[in-house]
Amino acid sequence: MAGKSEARLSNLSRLWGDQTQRTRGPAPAYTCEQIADAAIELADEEGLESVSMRKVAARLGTGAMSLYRYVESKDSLIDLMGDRIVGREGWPELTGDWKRDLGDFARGQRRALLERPWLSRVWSGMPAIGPNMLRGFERTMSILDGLGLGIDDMFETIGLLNAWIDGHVQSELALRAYFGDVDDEEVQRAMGPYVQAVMDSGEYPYFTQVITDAQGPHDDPERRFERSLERLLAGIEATLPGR
Amino acid sequence: MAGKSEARLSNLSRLWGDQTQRTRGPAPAYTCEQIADAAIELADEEGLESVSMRKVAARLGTGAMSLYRYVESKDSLIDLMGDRIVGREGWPELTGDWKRDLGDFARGQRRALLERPWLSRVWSGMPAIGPNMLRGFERTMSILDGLGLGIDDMFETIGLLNAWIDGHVQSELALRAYFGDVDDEEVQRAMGPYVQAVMDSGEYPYFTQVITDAQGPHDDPERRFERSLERLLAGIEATLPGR
DNA sequence: CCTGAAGTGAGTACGATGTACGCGGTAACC
DNA sequence: GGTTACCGCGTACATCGTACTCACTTCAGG
Repeated sequence: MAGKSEARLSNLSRLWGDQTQRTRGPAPAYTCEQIADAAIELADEEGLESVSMRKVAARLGTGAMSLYRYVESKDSLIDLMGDRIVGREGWPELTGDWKRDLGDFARGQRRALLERPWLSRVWSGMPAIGPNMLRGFERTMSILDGLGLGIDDMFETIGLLNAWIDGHVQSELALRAYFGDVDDEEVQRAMGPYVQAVMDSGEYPYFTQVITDAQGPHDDPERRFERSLERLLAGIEATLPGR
Repeated sequence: MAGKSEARLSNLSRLWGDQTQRTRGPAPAYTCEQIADAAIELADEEGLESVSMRKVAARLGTGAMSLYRYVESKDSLIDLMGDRIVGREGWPELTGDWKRDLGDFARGQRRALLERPWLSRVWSGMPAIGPNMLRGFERTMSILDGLGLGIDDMFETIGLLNAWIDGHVQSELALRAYFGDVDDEEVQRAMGPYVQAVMDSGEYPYFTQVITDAQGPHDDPERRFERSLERLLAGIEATLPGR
């Protein structure tokens, strides 16, 4: 674990640009952003597990080892992907209404995570915080500023929000996989019997109820998300210092 | 991605025991639990990333391919590890006081996650729900039963709680790594300059504040956790149907 | 303009990985 | 006792991350 942490920290120098201006030698043929984008494309098309240095390099028309001029390691590239995505999409103007702004933030995060099922695994447990993520962090913190919360209360609150979003999207994707009307009916067909057996055993009444409920003509995921979000925001509001 | 899902579902047959009683041939030399335990030991000692089929097998005194009589794939083994840990530790008797029981559950989860930093990566995004996890799910749902919540409200609530616990522990571990007085001072020494540079740039006031605050003589993590937990439980209580 | 240093892209090679395949041995059934 | 199903495990292969190396390109200093 010490080794992994050590590997992780060396990524920082690349993430933060390492602004020693070049003097000699040929100009770099690529940029970190291009490489990250290629990796992102690959992950979008074939999944995160098939993002390899060779394939990313091939997509750029070069060899695997060339990437190491830009990226410390594969883990570093993964971190770069995570930070790149944060940087690519613009943030809407803040309105000043914290509940609305926080809600918009949550909606944006959910959308991003739903768009790329591999993203949450990249974002989660990312000790190497990139510049884009930090900017996003600052922005989110600013939403909570002026509500009378202490700095660590603010930190914990957005931690809570982020954790919830991630967990919610995760379960959203899982439910999709189980009984999704999405284009994954092969999964459903193969998984169904097991779920059915578990339900038939009668030992798991709550699980059974959840599944049968989810199967029914339920309100759409958007509405579920909005409902939970509202509850969460209400909880935050209720525990505000001003009572 | 379809490939990964397909791989995931085949794990279920192993997770659920596949109770076709054996008839012919030699008795199996190992059990799934033994294998999972060996893998868990390995992960505890050397980290999750160095859990390989060969090393796990070596720990059992056998060859890598022998494991495949018990486990569908490496991913399946990882799932097995996750479910095994849930099954290994006993749950305390429920008191009937939902806030207390839910709090105890949260404390237990936190302890388990802190004990094994690799665990949250295993638990997160685990669509293949094992029997032990399902039993735990049922138990947690039963805590919330009788409060007037609908089944999906209950589901969402424990989803929220789980997501928060995971996120909280994650940030707890991250803060430890940055400025922990734990035995990771090499990480601190190498990471410090970057954090310092970010802080000195003056562009990230909130981040700076969080770090300087965390560095100070703060109250211990236990207390932080308890405080947030209390807040979360209060939020749940506040949105109960009975008002 | 020349020379050397700095920095580039990329090829080769190595160890480690997950696992498909197949073999020989073992235990229960007919 | 023969058949059959199942066991443990060795071999082999594709693929992975990346250490090392080298030729080539550019620019600073003479």
